Amino acid sequence: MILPILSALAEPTRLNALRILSDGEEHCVCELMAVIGATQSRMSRHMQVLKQTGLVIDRRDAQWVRYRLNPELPKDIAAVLDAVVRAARTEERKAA
Amino acid sequence: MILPILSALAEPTRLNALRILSDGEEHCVCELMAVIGATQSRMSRHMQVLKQTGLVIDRRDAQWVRYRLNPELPKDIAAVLDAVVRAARTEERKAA
DNA sequence: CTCCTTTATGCGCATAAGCGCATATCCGGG
DNA sequence: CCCGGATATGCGCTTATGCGCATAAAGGAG
Repeated sequence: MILPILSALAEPTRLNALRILSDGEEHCVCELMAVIGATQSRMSRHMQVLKQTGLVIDRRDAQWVRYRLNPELPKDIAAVLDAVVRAARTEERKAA
Repeated sequence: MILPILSALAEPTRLNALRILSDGEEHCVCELMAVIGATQSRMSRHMQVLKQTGLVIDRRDAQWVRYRLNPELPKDIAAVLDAVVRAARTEERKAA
């Protein structure tokens, strides 16, 4: 199932979200959309995609939904995610 | 430029081609299309995409065009490619 | 029960992506 | 010069993808 995961990664909003989530903490949709600068429906839908691929998991907390990286990712997939996030960060540094 | 690379990887024919090319050897289009089971135009176009992202380079050799992995990939990108190919291989083993 | 905040989703639209078919191009051989 | 194998590309079609807008659903506060 590597292909759906690559598709999930190959979209700027989603990659951005994963970059943020890769701090290991939980983040609600409202925070992600604020930081990324996305509309609400757009952010929500992208998080659904990430959830369906198994890359992230969510948790209801009052009126918020907290997302975080799936801690039980298969090793191969985790390695891909890690390499991708690293590359995204490197790229960001060069831009700055 | 990680996003175009992820897009390039997120397509079965291209991922398959990269899996084959990851042996480090040169492979012509005719070989790739035969092994993968793709039509000629399809294979050719996908190789163009891979070439344009910089993942592979090509070389004219008589009437053939030999493709191989770009040996000068940035480290971050090479790490991503490596992780992805590994994951693809692992998946293939499970299927068998 | 009502209101407000947060999140999800139905809908229609615009664009991108992949495909096959036919054709052009490149190259070596005769 | 002509032919045949290998590769690239123009074209039109079909489907997938991302978006905004409006609305629904969920949950706390008063």
